[in-house]
Amino acid sequence: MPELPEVEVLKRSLSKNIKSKKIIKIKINNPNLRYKIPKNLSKYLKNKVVKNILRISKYLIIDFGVNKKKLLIHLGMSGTIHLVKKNNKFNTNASFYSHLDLPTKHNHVEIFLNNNLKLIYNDPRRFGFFKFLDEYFMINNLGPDPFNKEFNYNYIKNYIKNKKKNLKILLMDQKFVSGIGNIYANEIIFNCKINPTKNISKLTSKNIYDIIKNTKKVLKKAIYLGGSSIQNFSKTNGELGNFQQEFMVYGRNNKKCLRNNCKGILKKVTISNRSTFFCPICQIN
DNA sequence: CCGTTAACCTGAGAGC
DNA sequence: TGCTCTCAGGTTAACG
Repeated sequence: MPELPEVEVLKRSLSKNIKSKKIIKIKINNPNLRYKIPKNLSKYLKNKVVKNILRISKYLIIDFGVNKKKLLIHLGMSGTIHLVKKNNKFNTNASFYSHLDLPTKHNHVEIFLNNNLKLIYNDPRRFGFFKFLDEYFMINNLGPDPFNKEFNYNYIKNYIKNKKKNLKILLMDQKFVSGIGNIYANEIIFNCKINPTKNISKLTSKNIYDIIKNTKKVLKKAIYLGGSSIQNFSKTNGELGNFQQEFMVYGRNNKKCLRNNCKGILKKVTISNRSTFFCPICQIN
């Protein structure tokens, strides 16, 4: 579900609302997420003060200060975090994830804070997880953040050397660049006017510069618009993300290409089991 | 090392 | 109404 922009929006909301707050109680309703929630988590979190919220790739990191283990949260495909006022159920602007009508059935973790706020982790598919950062070594296998200056021409040129895969797979490869998922890969590639099936061994210098430029552009805009909310709840509140209204290709197969003066009809193909949308007319670079 | 596939889960929507 | 089928914002172990 959440890709870099959604996690970033969430990070900013949490920073605003729970930084410097103390955790007073933890309720784990179902520990069976992708990995079992550590047994000592509740005990560990109790009375800890949230010092900082960080994002690495699609992961949220809760920092409790010097020499304290950090908590790592991944939202998988369907994880959401929302904040509610404990008593009157008033929605805070935690992010577009906040929603009063979300079924409570999948509220797997509830964290009570001393400012009368409750943080709820809801995840129907349970692909998300909670772990201590120092016990999750896969975090070390991630490529640079797309906004990091390390993500540059020479890095890409070198990374794709002797590799044979297509551009869509490359952009979603978290070892190459971390944080891009299926929606934003599709949108970025459309912006580059490159066919998603293009083999990376054939990328031109211009292609590479376009990839860098459009990756930042698309992700920045998505963050600015509060991420993408592709799930339609029965009632919406003002806190949904808005980038889904800006989709140029994602979910738009058989529809008209939105690029100026392009008469193409968007196509959908499957790449590595993920839906891939593109315009066969204008994505030809 | 590389690239591909299956598996982990629940729910929504389509088609019958 | 209900059944079956497919698909969904992700990751990773296992395989050839």
